[in-house]
Amino acid sequence: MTLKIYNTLARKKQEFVPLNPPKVGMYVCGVTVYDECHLGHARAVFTFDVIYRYLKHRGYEVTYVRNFTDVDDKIINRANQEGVSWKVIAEKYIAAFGRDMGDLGTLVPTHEPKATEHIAHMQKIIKGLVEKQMAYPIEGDVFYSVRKKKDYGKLSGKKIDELEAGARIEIHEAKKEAIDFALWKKSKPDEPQWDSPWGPGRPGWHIECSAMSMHFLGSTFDIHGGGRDLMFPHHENEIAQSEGFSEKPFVRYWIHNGFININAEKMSKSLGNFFTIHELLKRYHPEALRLLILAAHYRSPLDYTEKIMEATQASLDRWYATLARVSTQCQASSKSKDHPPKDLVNKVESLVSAFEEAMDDDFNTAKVVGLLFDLVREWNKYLDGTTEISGKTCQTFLKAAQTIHGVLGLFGSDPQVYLNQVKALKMVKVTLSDEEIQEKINQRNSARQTKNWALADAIRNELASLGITLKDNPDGTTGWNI
RNA sequence: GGCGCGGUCGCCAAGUGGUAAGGCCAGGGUCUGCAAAACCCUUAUACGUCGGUUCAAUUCCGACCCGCGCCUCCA
Repeated sequence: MTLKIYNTLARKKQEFVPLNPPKVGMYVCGVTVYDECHLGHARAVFTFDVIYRYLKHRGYEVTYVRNFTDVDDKIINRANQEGVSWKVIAEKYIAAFGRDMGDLGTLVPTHEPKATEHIAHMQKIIKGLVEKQMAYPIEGDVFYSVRKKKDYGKLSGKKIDELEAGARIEIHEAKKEAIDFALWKKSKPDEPQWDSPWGPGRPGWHIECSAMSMHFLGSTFDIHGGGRDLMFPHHENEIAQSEGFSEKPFVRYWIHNGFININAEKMSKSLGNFFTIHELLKRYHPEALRLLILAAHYRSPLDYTEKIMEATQASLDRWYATLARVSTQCQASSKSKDHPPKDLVNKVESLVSAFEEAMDDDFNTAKVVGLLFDLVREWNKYLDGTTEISGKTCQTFLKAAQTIHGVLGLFGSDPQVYLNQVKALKMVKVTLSDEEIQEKINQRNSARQTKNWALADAIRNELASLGITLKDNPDGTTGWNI
């Protein structure tokens, strides 16, 4: 069994062969910390979180680096708007990012460097490029000379001449060529700045990732990831800088995740059509958000609508309802002689290998989701006809769910905890307290005992209008949910 | 204009050269005082259009239509 990864550089799936197995180096472009993170960021984060976990599951020793861009025009603009230092903005949103990641339950990368911690290294690379005449300083700025990199465009499939022909690139009077990009930018007096051989300034956008990735992972490393939109110019320029400097291949496998669309339009900060992670988590369970993203292939575009999100939440609720059933009945019956259907046993026993097979095919998490829900139906059918189940089969199943949970971060939470958390999220909208609801239920049950159905139904309707649904249990008790 | 991606049941979404996973919704049923919830079953012509290759195409090739992305900050 071999892991295949779609490599943007090759435009096809390729067998994954790390440079120095079992070690794997992976760098993922993080966020620019000038605002709250939105669902689009969550997709990237979840995608690479799962890739990281799966590589570890496969036995690789992964060094995972995800940076913070903490010096940038947008941060400076935001700081000016709010009348505070750029550092305040950066720190504020680094904290917000950490909070969101904690809520989302993603693993913490091996390293989370900040761009501003690597200025010296960036300068070293720029200096090297200038010495090789692959870059040139002009009036305090330093530009990369794109034409000096013979294979420029190999990642995005762009050709230099066509780029020049495109009228959308703003001509900077100091640049020799329109396509050249800034490695170092002269700073205005009130902007963040560091001393440099070219005068006080700050780094260009792309150089930081070259510096940080090579610092932690070496001149050549295995995986570099990010959103599709970063492919050009960001990643293309990273390649140019890094390879121009080191004269070695920069990255072996490039992985790019697809976008989240809102009404078939890209979700982005510039369009203003975004949902922040923080807001979304007030309404949906973090695991439902994760399922939304992992139920589609990471390279496909993914449409977000309220309807789809509700459907996702509903399906996850169903999974946990079944998982609760299985684990409860499993504990009650380890001595059971009852035999589950062969079909179910086979599917349970081959679950982990089916999971690995799907994941080996370019991290096909969507297929895994299908696998699991297929099992939900099988289990329920079986459980409907028996109270005592085979301890062996359910234990194998529960164990497999844990294994999968370890990689996807899905399907292996404590069902009761999950169900309670979802209930708590919905409770926010309910105005009655638990005690008040219970009092209503007691009143209704009194009415039911005297077969006063009209009154009983009236109370039930009253609660229903508040979003509370009742469930009369066979043993005479009444439960409620929202 | 250049480069690239995609069009699969009402909605979402895998997948394959030989008659298409899964989820949501809907309909039917079990249960119930009636419900709700839960569960089960079902959707025997869902694979953009038109050609081509093939014994066989949704799956390969070509053209076309439609949608989207990148080419400028962006996950």
